[in-house]
Amino acid sequence: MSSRAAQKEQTRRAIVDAALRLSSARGFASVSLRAIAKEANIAPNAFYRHFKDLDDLGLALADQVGLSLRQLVRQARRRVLDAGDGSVVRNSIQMFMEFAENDSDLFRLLLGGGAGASPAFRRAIQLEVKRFTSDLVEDLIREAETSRRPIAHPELAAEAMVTIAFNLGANALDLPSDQRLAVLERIVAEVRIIMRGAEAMAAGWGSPAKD
Amino acid sequence: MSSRAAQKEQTRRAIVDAALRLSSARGFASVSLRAIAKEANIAPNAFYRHFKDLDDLGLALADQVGLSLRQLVRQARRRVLDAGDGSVVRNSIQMFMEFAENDSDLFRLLLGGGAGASPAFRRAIQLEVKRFTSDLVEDLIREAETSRRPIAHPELAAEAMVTIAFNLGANALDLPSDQRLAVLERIVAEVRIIMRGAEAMAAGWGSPAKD
DNA sequence: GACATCGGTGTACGGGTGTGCACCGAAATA
DNA sequence: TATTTCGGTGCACACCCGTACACCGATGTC
Repeated sequence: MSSRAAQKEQTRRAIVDAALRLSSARGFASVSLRAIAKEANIAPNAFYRHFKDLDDLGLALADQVGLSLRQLVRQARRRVLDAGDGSVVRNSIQMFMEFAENDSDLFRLLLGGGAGASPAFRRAIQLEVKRFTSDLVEDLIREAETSRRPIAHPELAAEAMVTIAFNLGANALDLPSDQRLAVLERIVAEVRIIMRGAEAMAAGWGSPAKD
Repeated sequence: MSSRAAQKEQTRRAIVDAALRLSSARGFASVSLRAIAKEANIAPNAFYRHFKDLDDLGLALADQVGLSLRQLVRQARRRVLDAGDGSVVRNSIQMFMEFAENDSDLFRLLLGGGAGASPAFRRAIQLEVKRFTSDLVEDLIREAETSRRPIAHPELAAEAMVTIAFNLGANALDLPSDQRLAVLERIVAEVRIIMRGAEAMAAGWGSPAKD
C-alpha cells in the first residue's frame, strides 16, 4: 500500500470538494484559486501539485458531475424495474430531485451550464448533459416498446425533457424546501405534456394542417 | 434644451453598452467596474456619477433586456396578424432567433439567466423571462380560441416552450451561423411536440392510464 | 457677471489575485 | 543507512480590484 499516493489522493479530493462547496454560491467561474486553497486547508501553491490550472480543476469537476449523473441513471432504471408502483415519469423526476438535493453543489454546477466559465469547462458540462440525454432516449424507446405506445422523435422529446428538468430543477434548488414540491409537480406536468405530444404524433393524432 | 442632461444620458448609455459588450463573453458577473469604464472611455470614478453599484448597473441591464423582449412580443404579434403564411410556431421562433442574433449581447445575458451574478440581478432577469412567458400564455389562449383547438395547461406549456427556446437559442448563439438553422428547426420541432401534447390533453386523447 | 452645480479626472489606499522561487521533511528507493 | 522523490510551505512579485479624496472646468442659475 502506498501511504504517499493515498495522501495525495486525499488532498486532491479535499481540493475538489472545497471547489464544489464554494462554487455552489456564485458559480465555479467566480471562485479563486486562493479561496479554494484556504477552504481545503492548503497553501495556495500546493494546488499546483494536483492541477495545472483552474481550468484543469474544472474538467475534474465536470468528470464528477458526469459520474453522479450516470449513477443517477443506473439507480433510476433499477427503481423503475423493481416496483411498478406509480408512474414512470413521476418516479424518475422525483429521484432526479432527490439526487439534486443531496449533491446540491454538483447540480448547481450543472444548472449553471457553466455559464460565465471557460469554454473548456462549459463544453465538458454540456457533454455530460448530452450523455444523460442519450440515456434518456434509450429509456424512452424501451418504455415505448414495452408499453406498446410508440413515441415520435424520441431524441427531441428527451432533449426537451432534460432541458426543462434541469432548468426548473436548478430554479428549485434555491427555493425554500416547502416550495420545491410544487416545482417538482410542475416539472412532472410539463414532461407529461411532452410525452403526450410525442405519443400523439406517433399515433397520427391531431392536426398536420396548420400549427 | 439641456446640453447638460443630454451629455449625461449619453455617457450613461456608453456605460450600459460597454457593459453589454463585455458581458457577452464571460457573463455580467465576471466584468469589473474598471474594465467597463475603460471600454466606455471613462475614468473609473465617473462610473459612480451614474450608478451606485455594479448591482445598480445590473438592474439597468435587466431593464433593457425586458424592453427588448416586449418589443419582440409586439413585433411577433404584428407579424403573425399581418400575414397568415407559414406556421405560427415557426414564424414566432424564427423572429425570436433573429432578435437574438441582432441583440446577441442582450440575449446572452438572458441565456445565462444571471447565473453566478448577484441575487438581485438574477431575480430581475428571471422576472423579465416570467413576463415574457405570461405574454406567450395570452397568445396561446387566443390562438386556441381562434383556431378552435383548445389547449390544456397553457401556463405550463408556455413555460416549457420558453425554457426550451431560451436554452437552445442561447446554445445556438455560439455556434457557426450555418449550424444555427438546424438548431432553429430543433426548437420548432420540440415546441410543436409540446403544442401537440397540450392539445391532445385538452381533447382527452391518449392514456390517462399509466404514464 | 458672480456663484453654484455637477460630470469628469488623477492620485492613492488597502486588499485580493495568480504564480515563481527556495526550502523543508517525510516517504520511497537504493 | 544514504539518497532521491515529492507534497507542502512561506515569501515575494506584479497586477487588478473597488472606491475615497481633492480638484478642475464647463454648464446652468440668479
